Amino acid sequence: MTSVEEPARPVGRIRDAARTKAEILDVATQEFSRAGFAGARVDEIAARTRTTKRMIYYYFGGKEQLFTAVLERAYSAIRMAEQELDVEHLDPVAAIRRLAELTFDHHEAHPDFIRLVSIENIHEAEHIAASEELGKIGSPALEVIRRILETGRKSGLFTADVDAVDLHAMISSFCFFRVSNRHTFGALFGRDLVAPDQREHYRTMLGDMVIAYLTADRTED
Amino acid sequence: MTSVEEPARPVGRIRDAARTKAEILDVATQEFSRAGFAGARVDEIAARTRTTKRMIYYYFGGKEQLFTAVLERAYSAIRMAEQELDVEHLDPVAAIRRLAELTFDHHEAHPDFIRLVSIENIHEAEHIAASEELGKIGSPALEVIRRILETGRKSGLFTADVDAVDLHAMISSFCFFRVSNRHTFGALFGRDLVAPDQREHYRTMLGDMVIAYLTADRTED
DNA sequence: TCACTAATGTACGAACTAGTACGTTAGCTA
DNA sequence: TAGCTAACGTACTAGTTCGTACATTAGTGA
Repeated sequence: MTSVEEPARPVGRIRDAARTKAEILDVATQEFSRAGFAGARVDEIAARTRTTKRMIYYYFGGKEQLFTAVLERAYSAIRMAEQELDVEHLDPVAAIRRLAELTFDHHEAHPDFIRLVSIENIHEAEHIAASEELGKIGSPALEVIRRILETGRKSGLFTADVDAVDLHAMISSFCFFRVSNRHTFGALFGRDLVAPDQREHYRTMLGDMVIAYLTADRTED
Repeated sequence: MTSVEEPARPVGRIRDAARTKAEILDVATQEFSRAGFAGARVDEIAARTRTTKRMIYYYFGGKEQLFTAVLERAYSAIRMAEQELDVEHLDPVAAIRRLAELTFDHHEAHPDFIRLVSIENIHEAEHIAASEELGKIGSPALEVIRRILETGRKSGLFTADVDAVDLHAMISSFCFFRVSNRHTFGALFGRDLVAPDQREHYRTMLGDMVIAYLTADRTED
C-alpha cells in the first residue's frame, strides 16, 4: 500500500539515519525561525518529526548544537546560490545589477533564513563562533564583486572607490531589511514591502540605487 | 546618611509609582533586547529592579504587555528625535543628507531599540498590533521627506520619482542592517560595521548612496 | 487623627521544558 | 544464522518560570 516511493530501498520508513537527520533539521528550521532560539521547543520539534526527541540529542547533542546545525545548512544554501553566479561575461553595470537581483531573489525566497540570521544576531553570533564550518568559508559573491568592481573602475564606468565588502553590505541591507522588517514596517507605515505586486518595483529600485551610487558624478563635490 | 539626593521629595526611595514603573521599563528594555521575548526572564527583570516581580504584574499585567510597553517607549524616542528635525531651510540635497544622517545617528545610538524591533519582527509585529498607541501615530520624518522630495523634484534636482515611504525604507535599511546584523556580518566577513573609526565612512556612504539615487541621470536608460 | 486606597512585599504553586537513564530492534557482517 | 552495533523509543526527572493568593504599609483626604 505505502511502498510506492523509494525504488531501491525497501520502504524507507525506518532506520534511515540520513533522512531522520534531515527531517529534524527541516522541522527545527521552521520551529527556530518561528519562535526564536529560546521560544523554540525541543518537544515541539520532535513531535512534528517522524522520530522522537531522543534522536535530536542522539544526532545533535542539544538545543544549541541543533541551532548551529540549522544555521550551517541555511548559510550553505545561499553560498551554493552564489556559486551559480555567472556574470563575468556581462558588462560591469549589468553584472552588478544581476548580482543584486540574485541577492534580492534569494532573500525573498528564504524568509526562514532571514529570521534565523536575525535570531543569531540577537545572540551576538555565538553559534557562528561555535561552528567549525561557518567561520572559515566566506562568500563566493565577494570575489565576484571584487572582480566586477575592478573592471568597472578600470573602464571608467564606476566612479566610486568602493570596497567589495561595503558594496555587499549595501546590497544585503536593502534585501535583508525588506524581509526582516516586513511586519513592523507594515504595521507602522501600512505598506507591505514583500507584497507580490511590488516585487518588481523594489527589485528595480535596488539595482537603480546601487548603480547610481557606483556611477555617480563625483566631480560636483 | 543616605538622604543627600532628591531635594524637594523626602527621600524618594519608597512609594514612587512613576519611578517604579520607569525603572521596570528600563530594566525590561535591557533584558528583552538581551535575550529576546521568550528568552527574557520576568524574575531577572524584577531582580535587577529596586522593586519586586509583583509590581510588574501590578503595573503591566504580564510579560506580553510589558514588552508592548517597552516597544511603545522605544518607538516614542525615535519619533521625538525625528520631531527635532529642522531641515526645511536647507536645499533638498542637503536636507535629505541631514535626514539620513539623523536616522543613522539614532540607530547607532540605540542598539537596544534595533534589537527590540528585530525581536518584534520575529513575532510578526503582534505587540504593535495589540498596542492602541503604536498603530496610530506614524513617523514625523515621513512628512518631512514628502516635502523635501516635492521641492527637489520641482527644482529639477531630483530625477527619481520616488515615494517618501520607499525612500524612508531605503535609508532605514542601511542604518538598521549595520546595527542589527553587526554580529553575523562581523563573524562572516571579518568587518565590524559599527567600529568607531568606520563611522564617518559609512555615514558618508549612506548619504552618497541616497543622493546618487535621487539625482541619477535617468536619460541614459 | 483616622480611615481608606494605592502601592508594595512574601511565599508559593502549577505547568512547562531541556535533558537523560534505560530498554529495544533493525539490519549488516562474519 | 548468530551476534553486534547503529538507530530508535519510552518514561521519567530536576530545575525552571510565569503568574497569583495573601499580607502589609505609606500617604492622603475628610
